[in-house]
Amino acid sequence: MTGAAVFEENVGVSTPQARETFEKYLRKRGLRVTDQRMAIFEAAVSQKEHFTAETLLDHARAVEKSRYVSRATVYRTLPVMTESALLREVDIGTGEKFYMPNVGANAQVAQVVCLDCDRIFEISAPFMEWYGSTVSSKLGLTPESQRLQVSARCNALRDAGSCPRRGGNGTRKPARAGR
Amino acid sequence: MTGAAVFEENVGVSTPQARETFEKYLRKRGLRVTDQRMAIFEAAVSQKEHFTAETLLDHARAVEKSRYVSRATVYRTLPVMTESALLREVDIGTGEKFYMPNVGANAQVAQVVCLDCDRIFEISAPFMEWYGSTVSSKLGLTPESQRLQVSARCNALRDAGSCPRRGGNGTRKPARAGR
DNA sequence: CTGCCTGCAAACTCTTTGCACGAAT
DNA sequence: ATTCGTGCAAAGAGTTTGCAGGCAG
Repeated sequence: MTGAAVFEENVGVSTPQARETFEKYLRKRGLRVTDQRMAIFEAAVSQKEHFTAETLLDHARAVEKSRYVSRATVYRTLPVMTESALLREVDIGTGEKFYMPNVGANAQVAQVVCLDCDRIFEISAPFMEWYGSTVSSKLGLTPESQRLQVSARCNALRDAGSCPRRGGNGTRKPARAGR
Repeated sequence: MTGAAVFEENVGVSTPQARETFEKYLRKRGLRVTDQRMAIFEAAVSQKEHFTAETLLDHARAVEKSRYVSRATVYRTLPVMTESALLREVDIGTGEKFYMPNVGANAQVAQVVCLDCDRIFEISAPFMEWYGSTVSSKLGLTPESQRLQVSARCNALRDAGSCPRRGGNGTRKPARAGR
């Protein structure tokens, strides 16, 4: 049931004409096109894996020719990008929220979180939508969204003592940069 | 597929012989049987709906003939009760964790969260376990747990302007009691 | 020129923790 | 008598927000 295809490498969309799309969206919503917002946008859509607000801040500050970006602005811009469906919010219950560029139609995805390497894998799970409507209607509710997450342990780590996925992402950042 | 039975009223186990069970568990783990732990235990298992640490604190303090219970002790006792499988932790991504007495074999449950009345409904979802193992094995992982949550809106509120479920639980508490 | 945006820092929420006293075994 | 548990208060972590000045339109 339900082809569970694993998206190992989720290629982040670069910034050829994507920039224009975001500019257009901002204007349509009556929001101003600022240097900071564009830098945060560029940093966000170029991510290949899940990222946090803190990581995004670092990358936004690394965007060339951009003005200084503050943490507050990142936090204020993230909702704009998720509302525009550019990003997807992924809450794995660790205190900090993760985000992921929304590539195409992978809206219905489940996450498999490796508790050993902190990695987040995404799996298409189209049946989630069906399930959501089914159970919601029984309660007189209209589904808005659904999330399915599996927490798991690494077999290789248990057997061989080391995790094959070299600390790609997920490796928790040590501290906070600018306070 | 998968009998999706809704547990409308989850009757909280009272405290006839349940107390002894917890006392026994504490001793087995080399933990001391204190007045506070027992009060928190009683407060927890008598809950009929999902509750937070803060709510539990209030109820524990209301337990007759018990010594004063501090917030810290509640936070220190919650893990003990979840490890003993007396409680189940439910994270709906709102910042605060919810807990639920574990009644019988309802380990594999999904949650439907009403975004209007903040209520949490539980639905049995046995297929979750199967799903977890299936996708985990494809990644070389061993599943530990899985969560499935549906966020939804109240039809009655949309149509009639009011939610039929009178603010049972979920109605967010105004402030914090003891500081 | 007007008002939205930004940066700064403080505030906030939930949870965890160090320490000294007090109680269970 | 030990040692673990408790209460207090402070510390944390992540995120939000009030305010004054700055930039987009």
